[in-house]
Amino acid sequence: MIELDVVPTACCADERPDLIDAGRAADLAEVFKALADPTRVRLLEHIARTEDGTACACHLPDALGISQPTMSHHMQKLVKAGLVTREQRGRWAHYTVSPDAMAGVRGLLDSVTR
Amino acid sequence: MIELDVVPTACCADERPDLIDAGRAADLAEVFKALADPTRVRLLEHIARTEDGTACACHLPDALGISQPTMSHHMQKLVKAGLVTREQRGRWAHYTVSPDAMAGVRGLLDSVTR
DNA sequence: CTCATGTATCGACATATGTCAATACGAGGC
DNA sequence: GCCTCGTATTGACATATGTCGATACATGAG
Repeated sequence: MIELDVVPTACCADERPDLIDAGRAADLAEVFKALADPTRVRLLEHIARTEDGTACACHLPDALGISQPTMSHHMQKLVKAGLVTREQRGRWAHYTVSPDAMAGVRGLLDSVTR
Repeated sequence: MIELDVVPTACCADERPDLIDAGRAADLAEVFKALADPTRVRLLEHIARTEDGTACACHLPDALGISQPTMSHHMQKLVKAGLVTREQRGRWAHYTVSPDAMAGVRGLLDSVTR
């Protein structure tokens, strides 16, 4: 294959795919933002690894070495991003992974690693 | 399948997968943090969509409606996270997607959507 | 050499985020 | 009813982040 020399007086901008929709990018960014913290990454993967994708939170502050209000703050972030759903069972809160939430992430991943 | 009733005086904590390694979570969080902004999501996908996964940046500030220093700031973040690499060609900077950088993201994605 | 172009850096500003102590609230046992 | 347990919320604090104007720097043309 012949590789053309770069024309020194112009950038290689012949190929310019359109930028993706700002709204869709904002949605994706919300999901990424929800996982832009090591504690929340560990929380999501912990829940995902259970047999049925559901876990309660009561033991997690100690396991993670964080305070209970911080724990609550992080879980709220994951719920708000749609990554998990919350169910109150008696006095305990149970969280379940929402598999669909990362569909957009998979789309981006496929683009990047095609 | 018989579904056992939840014991009202205890949480469903019989199954407790180990939390993933804090170091690995921190690495993943860095990648997610790099994409926790709509502008950077658009930038990465734009570059990924080119024929050879390479694009220059000169036209992007206008296309994105942001200033040139902001553009430079965002590209630096993507480079620092290892998502793209930068090559100077004359006066132009060209960016190339690093497909391997999102391997950890794919691992998490597979966990969440199994 | 000067000048133009493209990009990086600095500094300032406003906003966002992670943390925890204190406290409020709801469920459940007695 | 009171008390305990588990969780949510508030407020304060420190740090992180996105923005742009001004400026510095490198490349390239003349």
